[in-house]
Amino acid sequence: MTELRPPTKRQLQAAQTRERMLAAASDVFAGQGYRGATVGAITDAAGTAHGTFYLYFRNKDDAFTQVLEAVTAQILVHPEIGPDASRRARTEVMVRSYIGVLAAHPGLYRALLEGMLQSPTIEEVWLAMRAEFVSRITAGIDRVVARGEMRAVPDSQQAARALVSMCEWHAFVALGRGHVKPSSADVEQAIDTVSELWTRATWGSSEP
Amino acid sequence: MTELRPPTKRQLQAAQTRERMLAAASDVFAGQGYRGATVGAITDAAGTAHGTFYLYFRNKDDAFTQVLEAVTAQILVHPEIGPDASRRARTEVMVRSYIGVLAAHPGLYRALLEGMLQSPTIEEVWLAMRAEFVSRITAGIDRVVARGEMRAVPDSQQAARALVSMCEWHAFVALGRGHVKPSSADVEQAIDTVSELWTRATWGSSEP
Amino acid sequence: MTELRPPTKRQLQAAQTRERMLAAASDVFAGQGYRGATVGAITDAAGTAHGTFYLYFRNKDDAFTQVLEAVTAQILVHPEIGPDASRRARTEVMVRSYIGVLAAHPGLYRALLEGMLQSPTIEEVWLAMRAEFVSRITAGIDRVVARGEMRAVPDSQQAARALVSMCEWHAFVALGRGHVKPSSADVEQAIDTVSELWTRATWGSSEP
Amino acid sequence: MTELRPPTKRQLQAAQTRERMLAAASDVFAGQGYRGATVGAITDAAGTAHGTFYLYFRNKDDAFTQVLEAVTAQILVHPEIGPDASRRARTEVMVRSYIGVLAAHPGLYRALLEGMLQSPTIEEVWLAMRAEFVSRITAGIDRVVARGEMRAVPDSQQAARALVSMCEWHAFVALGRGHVKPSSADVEQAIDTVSELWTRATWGSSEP
DNA sequence: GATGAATGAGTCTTCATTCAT
DNA sequence: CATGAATGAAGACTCATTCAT
Repeated sequence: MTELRPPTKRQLQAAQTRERMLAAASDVFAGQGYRGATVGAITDAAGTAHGTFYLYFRNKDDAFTQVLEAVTAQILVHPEIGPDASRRARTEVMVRSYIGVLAAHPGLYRALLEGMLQSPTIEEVWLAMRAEFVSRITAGIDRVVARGEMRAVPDSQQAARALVSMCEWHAFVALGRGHVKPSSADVEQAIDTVSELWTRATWGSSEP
Repeated sequence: MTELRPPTKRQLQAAQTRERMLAAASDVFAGQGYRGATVGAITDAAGTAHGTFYLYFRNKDDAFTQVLEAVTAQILVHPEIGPDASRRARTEVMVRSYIGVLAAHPGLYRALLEGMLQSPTIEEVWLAMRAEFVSRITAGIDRVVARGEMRAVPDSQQAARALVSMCEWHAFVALGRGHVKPSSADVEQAIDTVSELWTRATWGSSEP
Repeated sequence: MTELRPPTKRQLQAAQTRERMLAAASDVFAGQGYRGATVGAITDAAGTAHGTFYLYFRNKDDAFTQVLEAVTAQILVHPEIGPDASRRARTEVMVRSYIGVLAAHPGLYRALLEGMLQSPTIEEVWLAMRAEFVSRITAGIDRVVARGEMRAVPDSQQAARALVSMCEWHAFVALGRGHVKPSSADVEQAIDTVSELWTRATWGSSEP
Repeated sequence: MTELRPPTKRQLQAAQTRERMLAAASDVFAGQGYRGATVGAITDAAGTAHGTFYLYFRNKDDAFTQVLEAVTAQILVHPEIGPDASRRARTEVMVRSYIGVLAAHPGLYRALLEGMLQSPTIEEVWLAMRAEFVSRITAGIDRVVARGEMRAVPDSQQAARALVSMCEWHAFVALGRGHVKPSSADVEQAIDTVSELWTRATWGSSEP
């Protein structure tokens, strides 16, 4: 099934078109929001004909999904944390990786929230992305509890969900709700606030 | 200048129409979402002519704002808390009053989130509602810190915002995101989870 | 049939209301144009209920007609002209009386043009008003021709119509087309231009 | 960059659609007036879907502007005049070219007047069209005055404007105000009347 | 004489999607 | 692979007029 022959000229061009279209879609979704992004605006930005859009995307939702997939890959890249770092430092690394990505793409994040409220498809995509993160946090909590470092919570998954909620919604609200590119000072403050509360909520204090 | 005479028959009828219209708007916004709610659907539900809508609302945003105002009055009703209740209990009362209202109007809550992402007007309404709540929490934190019961946070307002964010976003996500009326068990669990984390985050532990 | 009894209190109040309503209508038509003037705006300006409008006017056209009648009475007031005045002076008096009224009510004049293009009723009103003026000019031309002061024109009525057209349309176009209150310098210039051409067109020269 | 290839079948079809749409717009504007012309009526007349209208026009004003541009091109085609023609003859040629076009499109002319009172955009279009004509007349007057054939007027541009006003407004009023296609006798009479007065107003007499 | 609540027809404009070329 | 013309459903808002009170 795998194409072993070298890509033809047409295939190369097609790949290029796809890339242009995806980049254009990303820009337009980020700039205009989920609803505000029109197929016409995307093809204009990509420099293609209107109909070409449907060569690469099944529909608007599909395009947005593809855009999101490209971006969210970054969230899941867990940074290395030294095992002897303080509780607070470990938490902060994780929070930073999450909020950092959101802050880097404020328009897209807003569009994502808009899209998830607008379209069941996007809602599923969002839930799936989130589930990944939540399960990782849940596992983390379980581990910490097992080690006896943290007092047990009634339901570690619920706790993880609540903590993630704090992280994502506070980031959204406090960082301009997608209207502006947040200043790095604001980002730092958000990371600090969330990290501190998160640390206290799990260990009861910031120190080991 | 105040009209002391009893309302005339026509005034009564008009008041009735307004009520029907407001109820219809509430139902339609809750059922169809912010975007999905059309003026036509609302007047159909109210059993009036299309134009009658504009007799009572300036436009769609105004209608939604009025619907929200009727509901949000409830959030701000602070329940009485015994001063000798445990930290956890005091927190829970507050969280319950917030999540309880959201859970009672899942469709409207979802519509509110949708609306705030869709219309600057609604965004302002939402921010204003929230600001009220946030400032109350901020004052609470300041008080507790002053009393020496809680270790200081870098910025009590940011902390309050983050905690409120956890509350509202977790409630939304965990309680079905407006698709269904959450079961009371789910509501209890959400209240429990958030209260516990909130308590730990502020006092470091659930016990006084 | 004639009411001999003194007007009752109600009749007096009604007359007052009529006056307020008519003044309000005049203001609103002048300010908003024929289409832009809404019944609601007029009753608001008059300080009456919406329905009261229909107590005094059959409909919008009727209101506008009544407004116009009040104003146009002025145009037909022919000023006295000394019989020994120069041809140019005599012409100018007439032109001034016409353009002067138009310039005094720029908004209404614009509304009149708008209305005559919008509603057959108003068109008739306008034609009737104009006919009065045209017939007077026609008679004037005939008289002058009969006296041998002016070379005959093929059709004196057509000539009168054409001259009146110049007068009204130039006044409208040159004096801001109803957007602004024309400066008196502009009005003088318009009167001068039209008077001069009119004089030349009828006598061939400005001097007797 | 110019496409030298022959138009493809689709381009031909599109051109045809555009033509149908433009013709339909012209008909509907002429028949229903500026306000009365609805997008629906135009697309019905053109036999296309509603949305197709916006493929060829930005909006109603744009459509009307395009319709006007097609027609007004004709006004500006100056006919050849023998230099030895009489003053009256030379004037008549010019007047005929103006009134002739108006008389050929009575409905559109009426719609234009309506439109200019209704929409600032159309007012500008009309002013621009007129300015062209006025400046030509102004130049003509200046030339004649310079040659000593005509007694100077205070302001040649104002004079030109007044004469053009006579021409256009008399034509409109005398030729049925767009309600009917004027008979050629009426057109001739209007041309005759205006030409005669214009000639007398500029030269003082019809003969050189 | 006055009120003002109610009506409902009327219109422009946007945009995701299709499909013949 | 790419084009772009065409579709048509959907929706907010205005306003003259009526009529029960």
